[in-house]
Amino acid sequence: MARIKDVAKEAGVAPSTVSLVLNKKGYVSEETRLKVEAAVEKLNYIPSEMARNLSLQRTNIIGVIVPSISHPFFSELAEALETELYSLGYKMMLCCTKYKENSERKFIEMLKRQTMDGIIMGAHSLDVSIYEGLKEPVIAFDRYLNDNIPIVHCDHCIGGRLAAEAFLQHDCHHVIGIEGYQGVHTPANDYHRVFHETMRQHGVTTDILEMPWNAFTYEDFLATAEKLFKEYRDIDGIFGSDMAIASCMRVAAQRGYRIPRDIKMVAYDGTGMTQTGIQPITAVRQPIEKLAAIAAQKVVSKVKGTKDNLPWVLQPRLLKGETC
Amino acid sequence: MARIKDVAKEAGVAPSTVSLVLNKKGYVSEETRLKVEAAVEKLNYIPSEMARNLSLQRTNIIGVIVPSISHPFFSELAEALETELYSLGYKMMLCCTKYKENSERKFIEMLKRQTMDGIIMGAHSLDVSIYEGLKEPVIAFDRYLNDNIPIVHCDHCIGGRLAAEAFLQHDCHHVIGIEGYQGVHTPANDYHRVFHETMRQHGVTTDILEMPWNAFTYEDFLATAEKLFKEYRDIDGIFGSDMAIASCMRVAAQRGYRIPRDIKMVAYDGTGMTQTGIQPITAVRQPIEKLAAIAAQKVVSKVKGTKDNLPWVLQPRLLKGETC
DNA sequence: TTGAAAGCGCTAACAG
DNA sequence: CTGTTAGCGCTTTCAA
Repeated sequence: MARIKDVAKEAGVAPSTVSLVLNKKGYVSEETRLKVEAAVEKLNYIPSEMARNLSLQRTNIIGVIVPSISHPFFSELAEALETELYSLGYKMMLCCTKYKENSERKFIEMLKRQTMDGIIMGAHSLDVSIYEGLKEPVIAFDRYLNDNIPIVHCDHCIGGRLAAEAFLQHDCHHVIGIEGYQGVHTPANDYHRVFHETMRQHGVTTDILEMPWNAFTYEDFLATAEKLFKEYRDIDGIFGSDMAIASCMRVAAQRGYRIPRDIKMVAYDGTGMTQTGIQPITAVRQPIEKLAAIAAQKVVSKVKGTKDNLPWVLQPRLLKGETC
Repeated sequence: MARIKDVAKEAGVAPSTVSLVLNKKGYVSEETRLKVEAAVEKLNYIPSEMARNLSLQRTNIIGVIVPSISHPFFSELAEALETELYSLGYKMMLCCTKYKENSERKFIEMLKRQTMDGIIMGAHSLDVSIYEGLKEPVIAFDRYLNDNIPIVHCDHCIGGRLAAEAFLQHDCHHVIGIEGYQGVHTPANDYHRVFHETMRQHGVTTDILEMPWNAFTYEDFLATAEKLFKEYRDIDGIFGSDMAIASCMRVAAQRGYRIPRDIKMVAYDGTGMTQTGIQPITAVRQPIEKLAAIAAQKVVSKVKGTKDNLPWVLQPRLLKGETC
């Protein structure tokens, strides 16, 4: 493996000159530039990123923490983050916290070890004390960590209202909201709050079914759906995340309910999965790509110490499907 | 930010001794160990990963190349890879090639630059010449790259047969197979080949609908489904990937077909999405988690230069759903 | 315009 | 058992 000094020797110049040529910095005479380029070519020289990193004190890697990545919301998020980070010249290192005992703590540790330049944090952690006093660049994605860590998120109050309005057009009487574990401190809790408030203002009975913490597999959602139909009999509406609704559709069908005739359903998130299958799902869509692009740009701004004028909050919208 | 020499000074020892203590190598007297640990504590010292990387000539990062990550197959794969790599002490750096003009080439370049220790490659690249003569550790996931790069994959011949057998139990007459772009050189092409062979041996007419290259969004699949129903009228079976089938279910329903009464459907991959929705989908399931675990262990073996006795090929199985 | 030299922060061989 | 020394491979002053 050729090193910079091999190239220097081959070209008959000093390593520093090779460095200048490679990084197009300073003034180098045409003549030596050509000599260096020829040497690079001849030796098939490729600079070591590790050495540059140490010298420049950065890695151009951004860490992304999510609970799961097989879950459609996070898989769309991760894809959008990777795409945006790539276009900003960064690579994405992924950490899924689900099932991994304090992998998040280790990841933060890696941030301090300068394994990455910054982090976008979107996991459902209960203990966020590790973020206290953290000097490194962190952006939260739809998650409250502490007063110093800004949050990119969707306006969930509007989201909750859009969902409620969808149900209210079809006079339901009893609607169940499937919620994530409420111990997680997130702006997303707003959409349920506003949803129930709005529904009750219009005289609709609502109930809440809370899911266990960090439950993201389809088995988790199917189990919750089973539980819902066991506990509640006279219902005519269900509101929950994409996966929750897709699971309820299965259980509802098994029990002979017709959708939307017998039960209306509205999903929150509006990932691609709501658009396939026998019935496309009526859903409140979070602008995942845009949220991701903003989160990526914000974290890079923080790493570089620059400013941007991007908004922190974006609007969701309703996708009309066939379930409500 | 404290450095190793600060710790050394604080503890009144040499940097190398601090290093020994931190890495639990060699023999260090209890006394100095305690002194060092106290100094580490006091200065809140955290070693720099970049410096260790340069010194040890490794990064403990494995790159993973996939076409997309919002696609359920790859999102499940990525999650399983991350989990396994994590337990092996490695981090996963992700590269989605879809929509990114030669991002793959850049990624391979990064491998050569020692940004990562090895790569698991699962993208649908048409030009695999960049892998020619590559010295760095690479494992292919369900993809032919070249004779020197071993492949982890599922036994797709069995997969194709399982799918055919599912249809043959219900005497279909005309079944369409939706295939990925056939220019991609992958073991997965086998499942269509065997599927069609088996069906035709039993007197069933089959046709092939080929998708465009690198088409992975639900819009792509819906478009293909529309095309299918426009081009073929008298069909009673469809075989394709999870996303393809889910999309066909939607279009079939729109056109008034009942599943499985009018059309039987079998999906290939069997990701979680086949288990939710109004009708769970009959599917050939690839053992994604196990394939991922093997790929991860294989690439790490290659990085470390060790051997393992893990198999390269795993068996798929049929998940009975309600669509065939 | 170029080269020498110091430095990024850690590890490891080798004395002692 | 511990300190000295020499790297790992690149960047960046600072002279010349």
